[in-house]
Parts: sequence; C-alpha cells; structure tokens
Amino acid sequence: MEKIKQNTLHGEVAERIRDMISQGALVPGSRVPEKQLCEQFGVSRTPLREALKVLAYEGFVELLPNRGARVSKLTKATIKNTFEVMQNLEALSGKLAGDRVTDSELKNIESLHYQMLAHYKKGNMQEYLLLNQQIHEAIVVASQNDVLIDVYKNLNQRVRRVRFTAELSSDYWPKAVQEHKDMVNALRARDGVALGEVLSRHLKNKVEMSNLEDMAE
Amino acid sequence: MEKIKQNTLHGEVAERIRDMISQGALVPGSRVPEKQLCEQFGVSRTPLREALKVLAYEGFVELLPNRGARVSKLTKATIKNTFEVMQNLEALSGKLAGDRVTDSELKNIESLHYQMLAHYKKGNMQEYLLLNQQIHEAIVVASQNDVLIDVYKNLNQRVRRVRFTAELSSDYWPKAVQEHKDMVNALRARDGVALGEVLSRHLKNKVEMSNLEDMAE
DNA sequence: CATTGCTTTTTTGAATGCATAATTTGTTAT
DNA sequence: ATAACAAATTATGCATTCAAAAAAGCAATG
Repeated sequence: MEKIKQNTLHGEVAERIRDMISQGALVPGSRVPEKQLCEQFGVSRTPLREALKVLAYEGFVELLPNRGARVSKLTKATIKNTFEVMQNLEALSGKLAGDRVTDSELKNIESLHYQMLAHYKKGNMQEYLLLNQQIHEAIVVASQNDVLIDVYKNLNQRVRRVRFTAELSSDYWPKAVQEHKDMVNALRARDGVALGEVLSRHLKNKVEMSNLEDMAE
Repeated sequence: MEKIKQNTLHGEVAERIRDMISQGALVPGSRVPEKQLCEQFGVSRTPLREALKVLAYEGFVELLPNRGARVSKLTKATIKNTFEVMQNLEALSGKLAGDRVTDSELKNIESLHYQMLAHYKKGNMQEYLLLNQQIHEAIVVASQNDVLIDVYKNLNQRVRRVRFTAELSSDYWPKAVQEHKDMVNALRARDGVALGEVLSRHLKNKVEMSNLEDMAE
C-alpha cells in the first residue's frame, strides 16, 4: 500500500470510480464501461485502465481476461470476513495506541467523542455514524503504525458501500455509546489492553447486530 | 485485493519485477528503468506501467510525479510495523483455524511440520525456513477468511526481501521449534485460543530475536 | 576550478492506433 | 416465431506516438 499522495491522473480517476461505486452509480456485477467513463472524465483510456488495475487490487472491481472490468459484488461472506479482520486490527490499534497516543490526538478524539454524543442525544444517526467512523480511524492512526493504518483504511474503503446502509437498532445504539465512553476512558488512562478489549467487543457487537443480509449485494 | 488469477501481461510483468526486487536485481532507492525493463521483458511500456501501478499499491515501489517509479526501501520501522500487523493476523488466523481447519489441511500442516523438524535436526536452516514459511501460510489459509488470507499474503510479500536474511540464533532456534510443536498440538486439539496465543508469542519472539538493523536497507 | 545558465537528450505521462477477442445484430431455415 | 448461424459492430489489450517534464551535457562566467 503506502500510497504516495500525488495528483496523478490515474489516481484521480480511481478516486472518482470509487465514489461512483460507493454511491451506487456503478452497479455491482455490471461491467465498467471504459469508453463512456473516458468521455465522462475527459481522459483517454490509458489512465483509466491504469486506475482499473489499482481498483482491482483494492477489491472494487474484478478483471476478467478480454472482458474488461466488472464492479465486484460484496457478498455476505466478504463483508463478514472484512469486519472480522478490521475488528482485529482495531484491537491491535487500541493496544498500541494506549502507549503511543499523543496528547493532541487524545484531545482530538475526545472532541470527536463529545460531538458524537451530541448527535446521539438528538437522535441524528447519520451524523452519529460519521463521527463514529472518524473516531475509529483516529484510534487506528494513534497506533503510529503506518502499515496498520494503510491496511485498515483499505479494508474500510472496501466496505464503504455498505457501512451506512445498516441502521442501528434501538437497543444496540445505547450499548454502542456506552462502549465508546469506555474507549475514551481507556485511552485517557493510556490503558492499551483495556482499549483493545473494548474495541474488539465493540466491532463484534456491531457485526452481530447488523443484518448482513441487508448489506450484501 | 481479491486478485483474480489470470495471465495478463501486466500481471506477469509485475511478478517478474517483484522477483527482481526480492532478489536484489533492482536496488532499493534506485529508479525503475522503464525502457530497459521493457526491452528485457519484450513488452511495451503500457503493460509495464500498469504493473508499476499495482506494485506501488503493494508497496514494492513508490511513484513520484514525473519521475517514474523508485524501488521502495524497507526501513527498520516499516519492517517492525509489518511484523507487528502480521503477528496479529496470525493470532487471529489461529483463533479461527481452531474452529475451521479441515482434516486434510491439518494433515498437510502436520506433514510440513515433520519435514521441517527433519531439516532442523540436520541443521539445514534454509530448508527449515522455507517449510516454516509454508506452515505459517497454511495456518492462515486454514482460517478460511479470504480477506485475511489476502492481506497476510500481501504483507508477507512486502517483507519477502528481508525474511531470509536474518539468521536464527542458536538459542532461538530450539525455542522456535518448541513453539511449532505447541502449534501443531493446539491445532490437533482444535484449540483456537491456544493456537492464537502460541502464534502471537512465536512471531513476537522472532521479531525480538531478529536483528532489524541487519534487515533494513 | 566551481557555478550558473542554456541547449540537447532522455524519460515520463497520456492519447492514439491497431490487431484480436467478444458481443451484438441481422439473416436464414425450420 | 424461434433457433442457429454468420456478419457487423464494439470492446479489449497492447504497441506506438506525441507533448511535456526532468536530467544530462556543455559552454561561459566569476
């Protein structure tokens, strides 16, 4: 991974295609129309095809010999497997973040946390989920392990399409909020082991509570 | 990830470049000579450049705007971080493999294990390390989690260059062998928790025993 | 002798072109 | 009307070409 941030054409094209897939503009299972996208983006096929190679590696599309690219479907199994790995990576992040989190990172996470609580109290689920997402990523970043961060972000992006389709049930939501409070407390105490445990439990609950049937394509 | 196995030109080119990097034919930090490699491989620049995009994503090279690709250096920190993540993924694999390993997989792992022991007794370190590698991969595969397998293999490939440079010290080697025996026993007992713990400990020891200074580039 | 500025060469990024494979369309026979 | 086959169309994979950027070479100046 270790993507160097740079404004290459193929990079921008990849980003736009990712967005289109996430937003449903490109339907899973359907073929990626090279020519049409080229016209839409105003680029030639070369950078577009380079982008498809990267997207294939990221899991967004599948390349079929002499048949171009198809938008890959997220099956129930893949979603489950992805969350299984992410759960583990988050737990590791927690363990590491306990030792390594900086003061400014901690402050930032606390701030996000309080914003999230506010949305919870207002019952604003969309905003809540967005903040929730940001907190989890911030904890992973606090692990200070570049490889871990890259892998996590990649996996997260793979399931981006379905992340927000699952609604939080009325009995799970308060539980999740409590877990988040535990997280922040563990982080404040720089207790990596406790943080790892909370995170592990947290995502596990999320997977169990989510209706994977609804998410799969 | 979820790479579809297919014999595309760019895929073959990527594989050859990976090998060249692993074997040191392409020096870390040096630029990747597109023209020269094209002539050597007998392909045009299009598939070669597509391969470079994938390799960049895999972490083998870095793309610099208008300056092509450079073979990425494996720093001490990156190696450490990679092993840190791999250790966690192996532990997860162990936990999952305890429940999911099939009889034939178990048999295969036992076979590899005994072969490895034979090489240990003969003091044949190269062969030992190869088998060791295969056993670890087999355990990860036994997790039956495609995403986990892909991520693990990718990370493993990233550090392939340095994997075999570190020699096992005379006091670590017997310890590692004992841990491997524990692994097989845990797997036979289908005790995922125990297997996860052994694996976690095992790679941790390996990292601590290895002289990262020697491995870094 | 090192340094600056200019010219030439090489390399890169992306568009275009071309041969082949796949798909669609059209036609005919049943 | 439908099935089977053939022709036409389209899409794909890779090679080639072209413009722009970077690197190398080289002379003039201090």
